[in-house]
Amino acid sequence: MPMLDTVSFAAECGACPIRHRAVCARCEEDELSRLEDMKYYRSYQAGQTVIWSGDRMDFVASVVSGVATLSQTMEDGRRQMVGLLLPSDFVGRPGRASAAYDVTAATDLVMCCFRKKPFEEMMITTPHIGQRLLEMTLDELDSAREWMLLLGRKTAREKIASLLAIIARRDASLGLTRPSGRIVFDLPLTREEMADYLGLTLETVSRQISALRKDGIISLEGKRHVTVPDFDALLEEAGDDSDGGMLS
Amino acid sequence: MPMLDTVSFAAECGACPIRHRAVCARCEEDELSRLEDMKYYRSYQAGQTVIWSGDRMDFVASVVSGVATLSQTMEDGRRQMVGLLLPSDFVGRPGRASAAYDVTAATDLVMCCFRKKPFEEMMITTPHIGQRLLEMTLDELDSAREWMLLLGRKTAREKIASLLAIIARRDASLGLTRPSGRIVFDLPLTREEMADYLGLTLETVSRQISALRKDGIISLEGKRHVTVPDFDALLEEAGDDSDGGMLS
DNA sequence: CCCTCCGTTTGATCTGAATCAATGTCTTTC
DNA sequence: GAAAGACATTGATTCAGATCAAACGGAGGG
Repeated sequence: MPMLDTVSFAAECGACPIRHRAVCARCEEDELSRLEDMKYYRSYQAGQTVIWSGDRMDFVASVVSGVATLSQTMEDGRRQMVGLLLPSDFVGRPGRASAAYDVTAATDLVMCCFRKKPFEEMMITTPHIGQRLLEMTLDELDSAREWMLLLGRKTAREKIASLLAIIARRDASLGLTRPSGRIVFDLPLTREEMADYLGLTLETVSRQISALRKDGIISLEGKRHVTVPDFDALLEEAGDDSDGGMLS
Repeated sequence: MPMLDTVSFAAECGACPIRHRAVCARCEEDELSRLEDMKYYRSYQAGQTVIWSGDRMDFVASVVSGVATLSQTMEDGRRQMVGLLLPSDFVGRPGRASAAYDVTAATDLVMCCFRKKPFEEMMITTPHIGQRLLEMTLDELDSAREWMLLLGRKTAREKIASLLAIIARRDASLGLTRPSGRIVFDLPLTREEMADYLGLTLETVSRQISALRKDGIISLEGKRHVTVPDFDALLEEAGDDSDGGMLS
């Protein structure tokens, strides 16, 4: 399979902002315009639920702007986030009728949606859509596995540092440039959401953030605005042995 | 995308045993025989390393028999398994030059391999291979996310019960029949490997297995042979709210 | 048969994060 | 600009699982 680095899945979604501008040289024009006809947008406010696990889901979608979360909940209320969806990320599984996870807007959110049935038909006639989707799914699987290491083996402090590093990297839209030095960004998650992502309690999240602040690894302005004076020092705290998934 | 339920990926691998016997009605004969020419087998003994993370990996493969594990290790030695590969599971990522994880044979293992280059070329000319691979990858992503819930939020006892349930289901080759009542199987993992999978220490694994035995949820013959008198009772201990991924 | 090795079990103690409980600080609303 | 409510911090205490330590049991070898 060829690398399609310059063609984001969202390329199919011609008019969307952000990463949706790339043009796929390979796809036939009429297919592209069919996709263009199929798409529609939905907006959600911060905190709103996009879909509940188990609900019928007759669309697939791509995040245009904002941050959404995927989470699972046990009967007794214990919750675990299993995905953080940032612009250009894909939601929904072709071939599945109902949602497997709760999808929630962490910030104000815009998604570009496609009805599932015609999208699935199009996947058959236009193979490179499926190829791109496979690549994105493999990337997500790698992220999930990196997250398994975090959940199973990292300390609370390492977990927080790792999450900050991930958000910093993606929020800053740094692309393939390896970040270093001073980085500034906003947290799109509350302490509780961070806790649900990291397998911690919100109190522990708060304490560890305070500890990182006290140690000069980060500084905070308000609750959400974070400055990292030395990104490599943060990575050190995260216990990552590699660059954390910048390479493919 | 159509459901290809009856066509396992390994269908492309005509002569392999076990689940490799299914025939894909859709693929052109000549493509199938090209795949047949490409394939070769490799065997490993229990405990042998198939490939180290970072090593050059010029093949993709499918497990024919036995159990393999995928794991990640931090510099200080903390290890986390991120995948359990059972017969028909796929290893390797098209488009990636080096292995991202350590792959180890947990039991004696046979894999059916394809050189990556021709395999990737074939993926382009024979789209349904890619479609099948996408479906398998999405299944793995779901398993990984279920595992994230386990690692982040379950207690040690629930973790053990969940792992036993997963092994029981797959080891017993129960297909889509929902198991219940008495189930007997062998553990393919040592206590330490179980610990690395569950984000626990081997001592905790041992203690919790003893506790489940004392409570009559399981009984053991030797260290490896497990009897579950009531599978539903085991699921109860696992804290699963659903059937744990039997549905698609 | 005894010895050694490796995986396992069990016991004693410690500790990192959870839990329980105030208190603090924004933001919104009237 | 006071009141309410949501979110966050900090402190005191508890507890599940880690760590440290010892003993057990079966398989293979001499």
